[in-house]
Amino acid sequence: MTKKISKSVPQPTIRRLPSYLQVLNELKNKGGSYVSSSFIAGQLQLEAIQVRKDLSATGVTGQAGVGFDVAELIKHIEEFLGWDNTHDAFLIGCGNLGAALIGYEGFKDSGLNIIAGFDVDKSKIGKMFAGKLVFDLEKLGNLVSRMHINIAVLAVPPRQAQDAACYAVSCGIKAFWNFTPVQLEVPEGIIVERVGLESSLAVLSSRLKEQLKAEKVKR
Amino acid sequence: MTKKISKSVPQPTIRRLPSYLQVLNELKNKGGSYVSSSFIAGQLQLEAIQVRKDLSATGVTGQAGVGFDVAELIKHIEEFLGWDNTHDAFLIGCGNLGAALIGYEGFKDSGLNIIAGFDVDKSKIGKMFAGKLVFDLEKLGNLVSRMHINIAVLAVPPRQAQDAACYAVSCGIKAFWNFTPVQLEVPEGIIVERVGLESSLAVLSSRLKEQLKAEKVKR
DNA sequence: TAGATTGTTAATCGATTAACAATC
DNA sequence: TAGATTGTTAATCGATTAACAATC
Repeated sequence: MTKKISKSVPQPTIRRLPSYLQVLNELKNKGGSYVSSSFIAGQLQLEAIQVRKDLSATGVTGQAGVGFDVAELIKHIEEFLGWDNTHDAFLIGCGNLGAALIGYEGFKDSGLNIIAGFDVDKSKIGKMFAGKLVFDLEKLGNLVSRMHINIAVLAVPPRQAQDAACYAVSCGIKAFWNFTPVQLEVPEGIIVERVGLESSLAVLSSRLKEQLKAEKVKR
Repeated sequence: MTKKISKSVPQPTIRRLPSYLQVLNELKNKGGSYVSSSFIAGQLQLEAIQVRKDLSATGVTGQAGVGFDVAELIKHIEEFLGWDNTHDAFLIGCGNLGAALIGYEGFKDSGLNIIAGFDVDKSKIGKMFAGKLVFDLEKLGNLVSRMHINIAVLAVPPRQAQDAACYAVSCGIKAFWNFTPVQLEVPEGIIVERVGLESSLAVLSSRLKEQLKAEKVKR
């Protein structure tokens, strides 16, 4: 019988962890050494109890009456997320969005390091984007196995997304960070995390619509 | 006594609506005229009952035994989200990410049209990005009032995010689509929707970590 | 009519919030 | 000790899922 080590941590909790890290790092830079859950909560407009629940879900403990050790907490959360050791990744698709992603330094803090780009467009192959070389997509398999890369950042045009994903899987890619709007179909065991820009935009739009309606009523 | 017109639609529902639109549009292009909730669900790996609940939350009704009229459903959802009439927006910050956003055609389907960029970098001002002109940030107030723009897409470096937001509010901006990692502080009534790339990456990381651990155990 | 599918009402599940004893 | 803060257990809230009558 396998012991289930822990009820898996709720996704909402996982999604909040990076924002905690952000607050903690800022605090650390300012020289703070202890934080309370209520401080973190205040910074992020959350409730202290939620912060405590989230933190405890990852398995850290604080000190009653004192709070959490900032440095230790950062280390713990990063470990929990797997952000403590950097994952190298390949970028597939070096168009507008791809260029932005490959040049974005911020991912380093999240343990993601895009080390090269791939494209089918001959005019891009061999060029450098933000100091990173663009290879012919045909070389993907070769480089995946040689460099032991698991993660692909997918930023191709929607039409090509599914084909590119299939091909990448055949090359040995294990996880996709999918920036296309396409729902990828992948074999069991392959991880896909889609960045839903439209979801976010939908929330914005509907809130704005409500707001504008409310203002109209007032007048 | 004010009649509360409707319990506000749950955010998870709003976030799923764009994916329904995607399926519907694809279907429409193929000439389909009716869909069932179970078809949509199948395409997106959801449950039919959830699709029905979501749709009914927006106020559409289908036909028992038949399904939903595709064209009508598209129109309805777009209306619900406010995607039926395009919102013009300004981009603030024309770096890597900004350049990608200003050039991304896909937002048009979501009712967002970025019509110009703004930056403080003199070397960018006056240049065109994807056919759109970059203005000096100082001109923002002038152009916001002249063109009646409500929305700013914020893609400046983190350090400058809060200042830029304050300035934009003073210029008349009502809603921010915030691509920076910063928690913006804004006056009451100003809308901020943050795109949490790190949240998404956190989910990917933790899933990958689990997966790799599971594989290790098996071997 | 028979089969398919909606939409409502109720049941379940999971996440958030509250209360409070334990502890530094 | 007094004040602050954690972490657990229980209560509440909201979203998802199930069941099924209504209807095309």
